Amino acid sequence: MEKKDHKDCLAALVPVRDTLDVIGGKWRILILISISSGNKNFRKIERSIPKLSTKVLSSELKIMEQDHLITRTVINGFPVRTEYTATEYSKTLKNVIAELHDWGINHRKKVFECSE
Amino acid sequence: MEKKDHKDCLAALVPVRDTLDVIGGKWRILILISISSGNKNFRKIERSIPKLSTKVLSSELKIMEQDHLITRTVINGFPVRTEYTATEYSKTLKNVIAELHDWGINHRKKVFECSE
DNA sequence: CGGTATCCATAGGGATACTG
DNA sequence: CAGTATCCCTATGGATACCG
Repeated sequence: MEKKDHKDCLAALVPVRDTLDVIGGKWRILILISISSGNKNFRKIERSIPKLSTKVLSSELKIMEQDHLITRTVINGFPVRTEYTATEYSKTLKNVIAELHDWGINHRKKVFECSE
Repeated sequence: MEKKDHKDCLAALVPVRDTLDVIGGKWRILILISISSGNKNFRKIERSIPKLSTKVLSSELKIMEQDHLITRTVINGFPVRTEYTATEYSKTLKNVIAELHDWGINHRKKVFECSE
């Protein structure tokens, strides 16, 4: 947040935007938490998150797989099952999520305290 | 990222979503950085950020003011000037932005290295 | 179960023009 | 300069139905 010239600003911004592109969507963190909590299959994840439609879940899962946040495994059998798991890589988001979480807590306090 | 039951998950998620609602938009961090860098008036901010339209800037600035991230000051004179400044409060986002930034850097590396 | 396909409504964003 | 207002268009998301 120090003074910087414009080029530095843009340079500083790109990685932040990259991260937000990965986790900033409306559903991604919710889905990640759901999966990390043990919901491994499509319907369970869907049901665990209010207002989340199959279409959106489907597309978000694909993106998250591309981003190496989750793994999709098809298990042959009767019936065929599909399992989603959080990758080790997704755990590198721990600090990020912790900061987002803490700031959110404080912000909520702030908003309630001073409504000026 | 540990195992949690569903209620805990949702509870953990709310503050994260709160934070993302504040800074997760497409433009807000860009605008905040621009202002923090010394761009104080509307046109300067607008010009400093490629692809940002007046309409969007206008609405984002209002929201950011409500969220106490920036301050808007009208300075009477000829012509009337308006000054936007980053609040002290916005500086509490320092750690959040640092984490987002660092993760973004690493993620970009990861994406380049293993394109599997 | 694990999705895809389709239809449709709505919001958000670009371009432009205009006000004070 | 500092925005608002308008028009218009596209992308996103909900609802529903359907396939393997």
